[in-house]
Amino acid sequence: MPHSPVRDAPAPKQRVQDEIRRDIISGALSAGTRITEASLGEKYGISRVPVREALHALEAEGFVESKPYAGSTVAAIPVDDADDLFAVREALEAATARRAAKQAAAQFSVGVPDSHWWKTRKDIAEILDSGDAAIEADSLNLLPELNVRFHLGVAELSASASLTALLRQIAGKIEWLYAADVGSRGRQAWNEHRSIMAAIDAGDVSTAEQRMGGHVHQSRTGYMDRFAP
Amino acid sequence: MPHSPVRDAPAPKQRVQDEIRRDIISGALSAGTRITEASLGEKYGISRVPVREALHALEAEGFVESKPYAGSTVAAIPVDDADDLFAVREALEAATARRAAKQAAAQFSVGVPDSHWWKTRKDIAEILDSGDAAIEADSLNLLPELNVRFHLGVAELSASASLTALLRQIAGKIEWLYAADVGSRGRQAWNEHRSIMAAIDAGDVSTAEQRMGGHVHQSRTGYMDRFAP
DNA sequence: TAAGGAGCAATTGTATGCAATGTCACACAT
DNA sequence: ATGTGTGACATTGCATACAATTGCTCCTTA
Repeated sequence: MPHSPVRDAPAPKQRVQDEIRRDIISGALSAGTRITEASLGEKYGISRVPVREALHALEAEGFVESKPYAGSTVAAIPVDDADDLFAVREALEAATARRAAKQAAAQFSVGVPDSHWWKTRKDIAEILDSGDAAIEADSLNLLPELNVRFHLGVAELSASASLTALLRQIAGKIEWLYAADVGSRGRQAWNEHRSIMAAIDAGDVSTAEQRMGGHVHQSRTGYMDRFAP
Repeated sequence: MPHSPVRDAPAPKQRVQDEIRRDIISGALSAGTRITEASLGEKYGISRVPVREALHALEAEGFVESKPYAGSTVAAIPVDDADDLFAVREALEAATARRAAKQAAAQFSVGVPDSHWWKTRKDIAEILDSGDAAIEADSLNLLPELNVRFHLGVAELSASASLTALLRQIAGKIEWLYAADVGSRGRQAWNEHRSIMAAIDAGDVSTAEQRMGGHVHQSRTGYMDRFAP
């Protein structure tokens, strides 16, 4: 494998996909805005093909809508779906936490360790430390992204591609809903993460499930109280 | 709009996408099988581009896995995720049924009727009739597809693009899991559909939610008893 | 004036050619 | 015998060129 000196530059398709999604979440691209492949291609200095693929991927993620031969537009923020999305997320993350705890127990019982599992577990540890540091420095604006990465990390520990893909989809929407906000419940919510990981590490299936479910439920009521009283 | 004589032939991309997905669900393409764009393009008599887009879409749906520059393979059947997928589906469909009932109530209270809503409601009526006819004729093999169409129809009635997209994703996996099976619980499950629609039509939010949740829960226990005793 | 249809411009869908990258076999040193 | 480096090959990623479809403008007409 050729070792890149500093860092692998992401592929053009991935780059524009992330960029467009960022612009949509941040509000730089408002709902209903028409998007053409050619204009974006020129903007980023690449051809229409990668832009096209990025737009289709974003359509699958629910950020843009497109009709054949008619073009793409920025989708509407799913604000009306907030409560239902949280309800689904509650069931979903309870499942990922339960499975993650089961996987953790398996790591210590079987002989051969799963390197991917340990790598992911280590990433989560770093994420938790980064979050604590951010809180210490009053940089609460870093928490939303770290929060998403934590929850996706737990999904990764669950070793279920299906559940991880579902959480990716929902997490994108939730992040979109929180766009204007800067986590007022940030501190308390973050502290619950270590308690969840403790249950997972201990292989305590039902406790992990309960704590994660309660954690998401708190987020849900917090959001609904603030934005839909 | 130019009116096509008999029926609009689907676009090549959509055609191969449906074809490949069908082959994967049916088992004609088994897990781990390597898929190359060129071979499929030649097989269907089209270029690599539509095949490529179809494969990426199927990757988003969870049926294929691909790594950059390395190609695509058929994903593994998510049999280990069955119970968790059903759990998420339970929460998800309870939400769609609740919202569908709310939308139904709105149709009668406000002045202007939503034509899309009524069209979807009519489609569901036809689906239910088709299912009854299939049962009458002992053609139980038609039920799985009609079942998916019914549940997606209810999601459509919910008027939530987010929830509909999530259900599409989960329904695909569930259909995959049921692949070898030919609905032994088919008859009884089908009869519950009219009861669910009655609650939705009446605008009875909580009853619709409960009946749909119970319906999915029955499917879940039925599946787990049969395949994972 | 309003309704309807033909023509046109803009945009997406598809085909082909080239560049970039991962994979695998094989030689070779330890 | 086993691990390691190297090179050719197969396959995907991107660029460019062409075909197909949509939505709109504007003209016609009752």
